[in-house]
This record gives sequence, C-alpha cells and structure tokens, in this order.
Amino acid sequence: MGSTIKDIAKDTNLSLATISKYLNGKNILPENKKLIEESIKKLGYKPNKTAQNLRSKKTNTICILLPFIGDYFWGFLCSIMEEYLRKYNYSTIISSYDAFSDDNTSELQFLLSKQVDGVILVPEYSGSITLPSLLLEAHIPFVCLDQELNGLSSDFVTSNNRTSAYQATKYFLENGHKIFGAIGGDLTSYTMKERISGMRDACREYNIPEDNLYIYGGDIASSADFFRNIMSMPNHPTAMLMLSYNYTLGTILTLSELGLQIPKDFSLISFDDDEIFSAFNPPITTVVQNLNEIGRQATGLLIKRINGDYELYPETKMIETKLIVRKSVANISTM
Amino acid sequence: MGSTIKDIAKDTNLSLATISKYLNGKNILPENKKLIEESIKKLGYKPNKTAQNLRSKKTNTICILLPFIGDYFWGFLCSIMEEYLRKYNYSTIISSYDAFSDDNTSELQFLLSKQVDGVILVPEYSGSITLPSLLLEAHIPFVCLDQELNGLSSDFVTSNNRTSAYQATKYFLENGHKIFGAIGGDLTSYTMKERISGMRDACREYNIPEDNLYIYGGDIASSADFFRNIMSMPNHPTAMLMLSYNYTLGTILTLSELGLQIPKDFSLISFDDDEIFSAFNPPITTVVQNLNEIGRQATGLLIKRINGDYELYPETKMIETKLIVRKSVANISTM
DNA sequence: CTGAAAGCGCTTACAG
DNA sequence: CTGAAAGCGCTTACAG
Repeated sequence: MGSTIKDIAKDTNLSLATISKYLNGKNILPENKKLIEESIKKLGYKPNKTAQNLRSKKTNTICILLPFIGDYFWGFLCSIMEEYLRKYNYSTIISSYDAFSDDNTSELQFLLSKQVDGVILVPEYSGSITLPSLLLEAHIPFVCLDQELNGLSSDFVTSNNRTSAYQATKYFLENGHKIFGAIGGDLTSYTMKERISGMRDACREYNIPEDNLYIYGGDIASSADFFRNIMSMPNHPTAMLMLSYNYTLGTILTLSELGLQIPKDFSLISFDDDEIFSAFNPPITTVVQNLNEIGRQATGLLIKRINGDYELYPETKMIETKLIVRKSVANISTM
Repeated sequence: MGSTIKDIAKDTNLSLATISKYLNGKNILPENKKLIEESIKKLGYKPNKTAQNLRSKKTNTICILLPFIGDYFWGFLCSIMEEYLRKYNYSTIISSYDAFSDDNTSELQFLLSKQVDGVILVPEYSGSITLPSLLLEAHIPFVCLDQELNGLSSDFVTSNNRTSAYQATKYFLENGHKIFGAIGGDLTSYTMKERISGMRDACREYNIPEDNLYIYGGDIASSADFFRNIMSMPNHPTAMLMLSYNYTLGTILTLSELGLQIPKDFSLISFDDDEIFSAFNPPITTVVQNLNEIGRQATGLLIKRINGDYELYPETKMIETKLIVRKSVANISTM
C-alpha cells in the first residue's frame, strides 16, 4: 500500500541509511536532501512509526492515567497536555486505572506492552500508591498531578491549593466576614487538606478563632443538610468557600430554597470556574486553576525525565491560581 | 531488559515459530504449552506489541476522535468504549481534531502514522465532513457518534433523540401542560433538530397548535433573557424541556430569581442526567441516554467493519433513552 | 504439530 | 557525508 523507505532509496539512488538520516534530521548533502524531499512528495511516503519504534526502542508515546476519565476537569487538562506533548513530538494515550485495587499489574502490563516512554498519573486519592510503586520498579518515568502521594516521593505538579484558599479567605475577611466555612467532598485528600490549611492561615492572620470556621466534607445531599442546619443557627456564617464545582451548585440551590439571596444574605466563592458561574445572577466569584500552566509544567517535567535529566528529583511544582472577583461576595464591614 | 520470544525458545528448546503460535492461540501440543507457560512465568516474558504490530500489519489500536476532549459527556462515553475495546483486545487512543478546519490532513497523517485500525468519530456538527471524507479515502473504517453527517453516508450510532423528546413532551401533555417549550444551544445540529421534531410529533398527536411551542437556541446568558421575557407574558408556558445539561442549571437559577418554584409554578425536564439533578430539591425529571449501550454498539460495529464484515453498510443504530420521572413536573390537568 | 528462514520498515554502529 | 550490513522482536508462509 504505502511506500517505504526502500522505495525512496530506489527512487533517489541513495542508500537506506541516508534516507533514515534525513528523516532523523541528521546532516546530509543539500542536493540529496532536495532529491529525497521531492521523492517523498512524489511517492506520498509516510514514515512507519511502528517500525521506527521497534528499532529505536522509543515509542514517543506517553500515557495519561486517570482514576476515571469521566470527569469534566480532567478532560480539559488532558487536551491541554496532549497539545503540549504533540509539540514535543510525543503522542498521547489516555487510559483509566483502578485506584482502589491492591493489584495494578494489569495496568502495568498494558503500559509495558505499549512501551510508553512515560506516564502522567492522576491519583484518585493520596493513598493510591500501588500503581506508582510499580512504575518506579519498572523504571517508567512518571509525574503526579494534583494529589501528592503518601509515602512515595515523586515529581508532582499541582495548584498552589493552600495559597489559593488563603487568598479567597482573606477576601472574605477584607469584606468584613468573620464567621464562615467551607464545604467539599473528601476532606482527607491532599488538595482539600491544603485548602483548609490555607483558610486557617488567613484566620490566624486576622485573629479569627477556630470556632468561627465551619467545615464540612460529604456528598452533595448531606452537605445541603449541613448547610441548612448551620443557617438555622442564630450566629450563622455569612460566607462560604465551596471546595469544588458541584457543591457550589448545590449550595446556590439550597440558598434559593431558603429564600436567601447572594450576596445580600450570603456570600460565596467557588473553586474551579465554569461558563455557568459567570452567567449566573449574580456572577460567582471563583478561584481558577491555571490548567494550561499545570499541563505545560507536567509535560515539560516528564519529557525532561524521559531524556534522562533527573536534576532536582523529586520536584514539586506549585502553580499559582487566580481569584476572579465577580459579584457573589458582599462587603459587610460597615454593618 | 525484558525477555523476548528468543529467550523463551532457548529456555524451552522449542522454535520461535512454536512460541509465536502459542502466543496467537494456535494449536500446539499440550506438553509444549505447559513448558512455554512455565517459561513465560519464570522469565517474566511480555510480548512486544510494537514488534507484533510491525509484522502483522495490525495495530489493534483504534482512535476516538473528539472535536474537543474537555466535555463531561464524552469523557464518560470514552471510558465506556475503552473498556469494551479492551475486551476485543484493542487499545484506545483518544485524540482531538479541529472540526472547523477545511484541512484535516495533519489529523489523517497522525492516524496513518499510528496505523490505527479504525476510528470512532464524534463530529462537532453535522457539516464537519472534511475529516470523514479523508478517512473514507484512506480506507480507515470509522463509526460516527451522536451526530449524523451531512452529505456523507457512514455507520452511525446515536440516541433516539426524536423519540426521547416525544416521550418527554408527551409526559408534559399527560400532566395537563398545553403551552411549553425548549431551550438549548445550537438548534441546527442533527440531535437538536431531531429532539424538536419529537416535540412537534407529540404536539400534533395532542392537537396542540404550533404557537404554543416556544423554542430557543443560544448561549446560556441569552437564553436566560429569553426565558425571563417569555415568563412575563400573560399566557406563558407552564413547562419546558431543557435540551442540555447546562441550560437546566441556568433555568433553575432564573426561576429561583423570579421567585418561581419547581414544580408548583413551573415544570421542567432535562436532557442528560447528573448526580446533582437527583440531589436537587425537588429532584429533576430527566431524559437519560444509555451511554453504555451507545458505547457497546459503536465499538461492536467498528470491530465488525475492521474484520471486513460490511453487512448492512452504512448502518444507523438508534439507542433508546429513558425518562427518569422525579418531581420537577406538576400535574396541572385538574386546574 | 513443529522448525528454519525470510521479512515487516526502519535505525544503528561501523567503515570508508 | 554516505553506504553495506546487521538487527529490533515478532509473524508468516513453507516444508516436513
């Protein structure tokens, strides 16, 4: 079907080796280069990656390993990283793995048989280290995203969760809020712990007692119950930081159910932005992660490791977030 | 590093060919089979897929091609299809392409160089046929998902959009609603046109005049304006079908802003389900697509084509949806 | 059923 | 800079 390097060699009267050199950007005579290029065009030649991989023992393929693909947040990040990797001349396989299994050998088999050059790993939670341990043993370079691993040091790229929560909390404080809280999912995960630490940092700075901070972790329905309970207290919070997207939606609805208006009756900041938050009335103030930078740093670091550069290993890169101020936080300091 | 077929041959005193036959499930003597299996275990042998691919000219790789990966809906479906494909012994590459480009040759190059055996294609809109045309020319089997192509016949798997909208509308009608509508994004796309046809089918059946049907397509902010306008009319709709997830959230918030309660003051059905819809108060009635079945059918059909079976080509598979009745539709027939 | 040999399409030392 | 030769790890006819 397609033409091969042999056809080009025959057509140009050059050797296979010379064609190969051209393909790999090595030095050849300009006149030969021209000959080869014409021939490639004429014969519609395309290098066979499979053969290249077999010979060079490099697949130029990396795998993004997710606990479960069906998550909106990771989808965006995957496309960003894919684009960066393409620039490095790498192609990307996206696959999922079972983070709750004690035995990830089948996943390792997959990576090994695919001969991927490296892995970008998104841990489900900080404790899922069976797969990372296997990668380490198999000498497959990998970079962790988002969650730091417990008891296993590795390269690691994440948002500066602590600082971002600190900034959001500070914004509450500057607007006169003195009792507030946070709602989210699994609070034992690395990212959530960091965010809560950031809140406490700000409280300490402003001399806000621990008791003024209401923090809840659980599913959406139970967190709505928590929220209703807390709002029935006489000295209830005036503001809350939503630790992830879904909880923001839930809380907004609970508020409207209680007949409370944002920001007049209650202030809100949400982690992670979405088209819908700016379309809301009022538009919601959010903490946005710099996904592009996360993707850029993670891929860059991985390629560096693949190329054998283990300078500063293991390295942690914290990417700054941005507080997008819209209209969901009221200034109550004059009250 | 890893052991090869040669090592197994040496270790078992059998020939390369015999090992290969074992690997490919051909008949060999039971005693040899046992020998080989022991040796494989002992040496930790793993077949090198790259070499297998090069020789057999089959990569057992298919590519899911999305207009943009960062979409929640496709993420789920991708993981489902990946799982099915794994059962067929295929691995999956997920990649994105530019649906608005007139020139998709770089995407084709990518597929060609990766030597994928087939493609599952998600068109951005019905008119994006530059890439499908190239696939057709290159004799790469592909199956379209979700959107039917304009002016290019191909295998095609989608939800039964028309029937699902018909059923939702009928549910409105059975509950006494006589003026209603739909809100969604790009109404010129195949899926949206089908859904609107389904609504009209139901209206015709119940002798509801065209004028009682308010349909709007646009972004979330402008559709909120539309909704506010329409609700200020004296004879405003009592119910609406939300043609996609985001619009449901927007409309719920507009309603609460207007001080209207679901379902007492307004009824709602949403396309596509999400955890949050059942956590809402009241929980939202939704039309859910059978993603698992869509994934199963799409992968099954593609594998069939790859294996050269072109029976009934081009084939369209419409997957039934399900109306999940919760509490967002009021019965107003006694009013 | 088994094995010796050729070859998939390319890259990699090694001479020249 | 160029080319002849070997070989990456496997599969595929072909004899036996």
